[in-house]
Amino acid sequence: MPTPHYGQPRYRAIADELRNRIEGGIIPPGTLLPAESKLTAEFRASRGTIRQAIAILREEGLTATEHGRGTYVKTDMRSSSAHRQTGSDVQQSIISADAYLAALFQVDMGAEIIETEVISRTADKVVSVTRTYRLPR
Amino acid sequence: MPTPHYGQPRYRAIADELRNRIEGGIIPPGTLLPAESKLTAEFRASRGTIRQAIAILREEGLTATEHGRGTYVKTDMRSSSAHRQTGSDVQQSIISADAYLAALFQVDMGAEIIETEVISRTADKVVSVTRTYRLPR
DNA sequence: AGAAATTTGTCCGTATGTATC
DNA sequence: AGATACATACGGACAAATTTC
Repeated sequence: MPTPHYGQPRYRAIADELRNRIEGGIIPPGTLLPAESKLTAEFRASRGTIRQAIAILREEGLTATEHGRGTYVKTDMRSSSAHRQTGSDVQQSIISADAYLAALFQVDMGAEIIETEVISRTADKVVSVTRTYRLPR
Repeated sequence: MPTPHYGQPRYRAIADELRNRIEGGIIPPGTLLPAESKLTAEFRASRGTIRQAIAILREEGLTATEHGRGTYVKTDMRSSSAHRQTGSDVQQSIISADAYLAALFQVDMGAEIIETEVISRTADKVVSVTRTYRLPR
């Protein structure tokens, strides 16, 4: 049971399987996925592993999850996909240092800096936006 | 990615960063820290490392963790504080919302937004620069 | 209207294997 | 060899939102 992580990890395999069912129409848009507890039984994986798999689908924009309700398949508006606002909370990107940051970090202007943006919401309302800059390590 | 721990270990650096955010008011007393899973994403560290960092804050009495709920910042009654050795500059200003922030906060462009900047240093070197935006109330 | 069951969210502790300093 | 850190995985427990009875 422990962790033979040769090759592909289990949560990825499970995500693949679920994705296939969604795209194959077995789990139609708008309907709920089986509860996490059902999925642990079916795949004989721990809940954490199941949740990792679902997290992948959520990042891909295939599903959305609501506390106390479940995870449902998004009614796919595929034309607009892939761009912006998948609603993920943490975004990282590499920017180049402006004069201010360069001076602080004691690097040249234009040097690579990692920017992390965290958007925190409560009840779908944005409460704060935090951007953290640090040097790559 | 693996383990260049020149000087101070990762979990200590992360603890310092979180402490600075707390003392800088970015994470106000009474509010919850981001979940372990969010912190692993933001700092790109493993769960074990994040948990070590939070353990430090807990030992310092800065935070308390409730099982199943989260880790919140304690309402610090003893402001004797003595200003820890790792320094941080905090600066607050009012800016006007650009298109991006306006959209997130659902306000008009140009609306007032409070920006808090925390510069954390360890041994006179800037470790991170964090800017937090929130609405006035 | 209220209690119970369901379901997701989060934390706890532990374990294994890999890799680097 | 030991400390640090990563990724993966398990099982358990409590918290909170939603649904069902």
